[in-house]
Amino acid sequence: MLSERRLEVLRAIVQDYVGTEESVGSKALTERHNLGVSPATVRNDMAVLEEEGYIAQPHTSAGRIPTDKGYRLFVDRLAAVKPMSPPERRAIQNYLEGAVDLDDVVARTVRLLAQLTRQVAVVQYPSLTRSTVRHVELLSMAPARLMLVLITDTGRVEQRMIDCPAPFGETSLADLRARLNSRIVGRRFTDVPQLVQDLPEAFELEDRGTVSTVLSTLLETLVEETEERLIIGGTANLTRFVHDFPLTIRPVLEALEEQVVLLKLLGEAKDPAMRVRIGHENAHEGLNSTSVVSVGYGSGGEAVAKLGVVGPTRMDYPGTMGAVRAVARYVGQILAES
Amino acid sequence: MLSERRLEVLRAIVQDYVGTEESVGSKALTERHNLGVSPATVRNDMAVLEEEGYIAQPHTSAGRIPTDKGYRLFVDRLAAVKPMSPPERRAIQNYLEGAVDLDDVVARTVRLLAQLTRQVAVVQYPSLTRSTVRHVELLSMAPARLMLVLITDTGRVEQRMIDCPAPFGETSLADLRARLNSRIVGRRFTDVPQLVQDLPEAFELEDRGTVSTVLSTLLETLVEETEERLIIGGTANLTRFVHDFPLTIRPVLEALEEQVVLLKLLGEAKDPAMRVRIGHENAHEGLNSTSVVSVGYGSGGEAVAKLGVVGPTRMDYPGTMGAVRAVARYVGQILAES
DNA sequence: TGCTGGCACTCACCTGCGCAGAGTGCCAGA
DNA sequence: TCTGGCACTCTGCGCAGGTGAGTGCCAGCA
Repeated sequence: MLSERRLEVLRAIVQDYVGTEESVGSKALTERHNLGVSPATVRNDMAVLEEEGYIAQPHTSAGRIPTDKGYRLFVDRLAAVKPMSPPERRAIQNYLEGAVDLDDVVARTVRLLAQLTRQVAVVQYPSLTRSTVRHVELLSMAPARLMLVLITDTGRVEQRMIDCPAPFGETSLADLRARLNSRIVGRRFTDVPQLVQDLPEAFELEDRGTVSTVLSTLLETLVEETEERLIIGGTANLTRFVHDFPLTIRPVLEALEEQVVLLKLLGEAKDPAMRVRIGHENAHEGLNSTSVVSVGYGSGGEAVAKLGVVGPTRMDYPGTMGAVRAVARYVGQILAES
Repeated sequence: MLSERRLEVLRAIVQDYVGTEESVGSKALTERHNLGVSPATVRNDMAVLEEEGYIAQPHTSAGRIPTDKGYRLFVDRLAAVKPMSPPERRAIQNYLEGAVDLDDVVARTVRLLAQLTRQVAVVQYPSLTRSTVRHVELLSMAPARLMLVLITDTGRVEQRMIDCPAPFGETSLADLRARLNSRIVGRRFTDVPQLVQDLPEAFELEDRGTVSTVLSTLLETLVEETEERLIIGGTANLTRFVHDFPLTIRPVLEALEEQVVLLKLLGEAKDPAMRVRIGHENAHEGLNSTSVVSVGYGSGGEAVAKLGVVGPTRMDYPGTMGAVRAVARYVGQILAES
């Protein structure tokens, strides 16, 4: 068990290293922080912290830098999320309220997050699985060709072309449209399958093939679209670390282009809690020297998607966490209003 | 006027520099290329080429590297677009044909282009202005709230919420929907304004306000959406040059995040010709050490949008131009089929 | 007139050296 | 348990000298 002072030393090391980007020695530490002890004592504490794996030295006769384990302890026990100042909150809110549609909300969010944290921002589009249906529209494009348009409560629109097994009359189409909407509007996507299960039976025999095709396309859309889209921004911020890690930037850029990797990175969408993954805690190898701060956001009480930032392990955790949390909160509000 | 041999020397310099990434001297040139003259002669030619501004030396006692002007001459007069090999063509076609919808086509195109050229790829979504209307749908979301859905012949879907000045009955809605579609389906977006101009007059006085609102929203959508969307990919390829230009990568990444800059970069969408902008020919400052190869693509005979790549001025122009041209051609085919 | 070989010159780059400075570990003493 | 002192270890930097690639210029030859 580490003594209170040693934890204090670790906190000081993290803060100084994050601020100066240089390894920090015992003397500099006592000068900048009021630890109440001499450099020699700090040196002893440092030796213990190194023994325990919280800090390391790049080479002999250099200062110490925190390890992933050190950052972990810092985040878990030593740091408080730094709340945004009232002017900052207002600025965030104003900026997001200027959005005209869902695409714009997401685009603004990612830009805002990148700017606030000066890191790479990732925002996931609101998930369809947790959304409800606002409207389903069926359009006749040709005698045996329909277009299905699905509109969600978060303003998202998905469309699919459907080739019908047989021509489908305008009255049947209106009937199907009305029945579909009356059954599933306002319902959750996850509930849709059982709600439409017996729908074909309500139609004439000749139309049942088409109705079934439409329904299976609809269900397919729901499933496929759980493969979420996301937007990233602020990649230029990566270059701020290029002199430290000239060779790590490439795998990071590569990882950021892989949607699948990013989705895993943000974590399970159903979990609304803020989460910090540090260095090797990230499964993806290219991101071993980065940390990811992610949190769920949603229009109601629960999370519909996640957003977060990717930055170097040596990041300002309290500030980043504060910014991420604040942005998530306001995006949630905006979505709830619209 | 430069003699034939001097042009040959310039071509050799460009080729060697692009291949080796190192400044090229007179001796190495005569060894690698069959110029039929001695290094001394080449030196004289180089002196002339430098005088004329086609090449430069980074410092005395170093080899020569091409200037922007040198690349320009190379592209205009010395290089032939290198066609893709039949297996490559087939691979491109197969890959693009696997796409399931427009988003997927664009996503695959950008990935393909980045991979083929090993540079940053940019693909613009098919433009709405040159598209035609496939269908317009109006949905009643609430007594005085409508949703407008616009579907294009390229499969693109845009939606807008409309708050009406007065409640709008279901029969009026059906009427408006039918009239709108009969007038503008199959017509070009640019023709829409005059086609719907007199539409409010066909409605009862109490509905005219809503009809006007719907129409102005529709026209707004057409205008706003000429502000095109685009997708980029392959940014990780930028790091291949990071050792040459550690400090130029940042402005490039910043520029790539600005849609407006990118759109200007690709050039006028109506121009289908392949275009190469070299170094300082790019208006944007951050891209002064990059070249952009862009070309229009389209489903019919004319271009609906552009695509291209961004890379270092020191790029393989013939190969890059060949890849860009081939991809544009096949994307056009795919769009025409769907 | 144009090409060639020779020659002196100029830098960038690498290497080895010494020195300062920061930081450490250890130890004896309070 | 903390502190001051001391010897030690590295990194980084500036400096000097040598190497090599590449150049410009010039005289000679076809």
